[in-house]
Amino acid sequence: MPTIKDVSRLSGISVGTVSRYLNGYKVKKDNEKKIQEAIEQLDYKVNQMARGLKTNKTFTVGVLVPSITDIFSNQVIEGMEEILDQENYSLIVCNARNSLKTEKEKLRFLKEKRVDGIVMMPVSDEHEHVKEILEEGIPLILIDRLLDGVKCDAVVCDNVNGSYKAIEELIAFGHRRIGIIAGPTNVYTARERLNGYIRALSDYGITIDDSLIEYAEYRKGSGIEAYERLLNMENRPTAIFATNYETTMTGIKYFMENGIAIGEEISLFGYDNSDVFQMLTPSIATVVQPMGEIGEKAAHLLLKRIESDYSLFPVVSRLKTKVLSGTSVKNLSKLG
Amino acid sequence: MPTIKDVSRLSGISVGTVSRYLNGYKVKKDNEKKIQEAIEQLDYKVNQMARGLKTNKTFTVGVLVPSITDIFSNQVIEGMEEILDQENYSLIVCNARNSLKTEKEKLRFLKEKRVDGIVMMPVSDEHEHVKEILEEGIPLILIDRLLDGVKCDAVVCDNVNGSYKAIEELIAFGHRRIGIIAGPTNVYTARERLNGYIRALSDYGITIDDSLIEYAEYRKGSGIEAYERLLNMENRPTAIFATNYETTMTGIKYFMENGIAIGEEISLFGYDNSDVFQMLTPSIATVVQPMGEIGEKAAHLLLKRIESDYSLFPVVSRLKTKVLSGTSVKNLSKLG
DNA sequence: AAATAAAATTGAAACGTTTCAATAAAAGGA
DNA sequence: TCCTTTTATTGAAACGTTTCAATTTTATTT
Repeated sequence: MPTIKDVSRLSGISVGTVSRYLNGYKVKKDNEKKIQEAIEQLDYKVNQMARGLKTNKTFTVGVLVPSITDIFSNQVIEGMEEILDQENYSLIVCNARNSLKTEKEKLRFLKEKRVDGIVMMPVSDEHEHVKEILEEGIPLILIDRLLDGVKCDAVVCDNVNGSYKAIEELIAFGHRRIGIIAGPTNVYTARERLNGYIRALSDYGITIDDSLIEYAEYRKGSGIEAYERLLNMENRPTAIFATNYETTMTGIKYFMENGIAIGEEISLFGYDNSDVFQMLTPSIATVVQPMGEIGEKAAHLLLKRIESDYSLFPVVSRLKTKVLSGTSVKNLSKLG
Repeated sequence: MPTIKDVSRLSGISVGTVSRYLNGYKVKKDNEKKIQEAIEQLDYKVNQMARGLKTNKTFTVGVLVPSITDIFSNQVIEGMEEILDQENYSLIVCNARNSLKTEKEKLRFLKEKRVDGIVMMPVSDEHEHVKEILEEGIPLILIDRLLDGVKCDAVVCDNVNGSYKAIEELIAFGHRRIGIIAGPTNVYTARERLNGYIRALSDYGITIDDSLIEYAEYRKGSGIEAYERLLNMENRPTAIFATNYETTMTGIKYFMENGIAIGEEISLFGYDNSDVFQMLTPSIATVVQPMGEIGEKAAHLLLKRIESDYSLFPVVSRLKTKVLSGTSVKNLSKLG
């Protein structure tokens, strides 16, 4: 592999000047030409490691998500990759596997790898490890979930509003007894979505019935018992609002397997769209989040922080969600 | 940040010895203790960049896939991450965005980043850029798709067999006119799957009707015209075999939107399962690939190569696929 | 044309490791 | 105990950059 010294030798220009050229400083026209030619001829590429040793930059950022394979993380990663690539940064992905312990390990891992910055979606409210990173001055952007007591940039969705709109649509369709599969109380988005539910009901003058509020983990396959309880209660809800992708899936699966006609016997409103939801019969109404956009925004903000531009810190971007209607919601008001 | 010199100073042991200790060589018992204490006290962490500068290792591997967001890539990445993490490697993900041009750029990018190795799923048969990487001695493992004329390790699925089994099942269910949505002829897996189709039909004494073979791109939304043509031919097939995830999706969507009852008017056999396929009514029969396993195998093999263990080169692992039955296939033989 | 100011170039030190020849310490043999 | 062998330690050079004080070249002013 050719080094800067080889370029220097071949072009007859000193190493210092070649370095200046490489870093975009001005050099004399004909020197520039000579250097360029030498670089071309040798196919010289800067050794990022040597450079990093001096500059303390790795041109690498880490992204840490609770689960690599879910649509949300995926799209976020895709969005980030696009932006980072333009700036020549590489993206290291880390999977917390829905475990706080793993999350902590991975954060340490990223720190040891000396990434220039981190984008992270925390698995829970626990945040000591996040605080530590921030205190060390490593730029970090939270996504999807805010962390109470941590002063930190973040890009999230307006969950309260997303949830609110879903409930509003259910109400408009004549539903009054609406069950909710809320998420873990130690998850920020879960609390917000529950808030949106409560607020919407209150605003429309419907009293909150605590027995309609069920909790489930936000992971694959979770929530079966929650659905069971809601279905088997004496005065069962006409609609159920599932507050994330996994519990939405669980619901669809549960109803289908038990021969309960979604959109007829029970209405279902989900969260986070998958391509397939629109193909199901009935199609599933969901709250959709601009996931790619979260990734892009987070990447941009992170790059700003990496360049030591801490203007407006901490920035908390709240992106709007949309509601996608579906036949999984029965229009009860037609009947009355 | 504390350096090895700080450790040396605090422990009173020379830098050379501390380095030896860090790299697992033997040092005297009491020196070991002193060093350990100093490291502990300073919270010293090796600077990978400085180390890399000497050793020419980045402890980083790249993965390059045609599309980050599809289930296949996802699961592969998850599998890789798990293995690599154990060995302290970080994983850089690159998205070729289904473009050969981007693929070339990203490969160059990874090379410039001096990754220790690369796992790659090529977008096409074009392979000059891959060859170049191999010639430079950078370990590279192909996944999913082999490249003709490139001598290279690979982890793929047995596509011929996967396809064969699907067709076999269709035949067992009494289907004789079976259409296929084959993939681009410049994609290895596509050709293999078509081969499996042809072989199965031949083995069962069914003559190949070229008009039943349609081609489509392997990307989101592709294949509509292919389905249309198959459906609108005079003597239309009773079943259609879609040879990848995207075209399977297109099929489902197309049929549903046009009110054609899958599993009744037309049978459908897909490729690559998504959680949701089992939830649809009808459930979709598919060929499923062990995607996570591909990632794990590829990562293991890559690590071996990185450690200069080139035994049995080139290794081509062929993993077995499974067939998942579904009600999207009508049993015609019951009728006869 | 000389004197000054501005711009560009140079060469060496530094970044934090590993590695290796030289040296020192410990262990073994007589 | 002294000599030999083995094992550990040391300090400096090297990896490929950037950076900076010192120097040289070029441009500007008189």
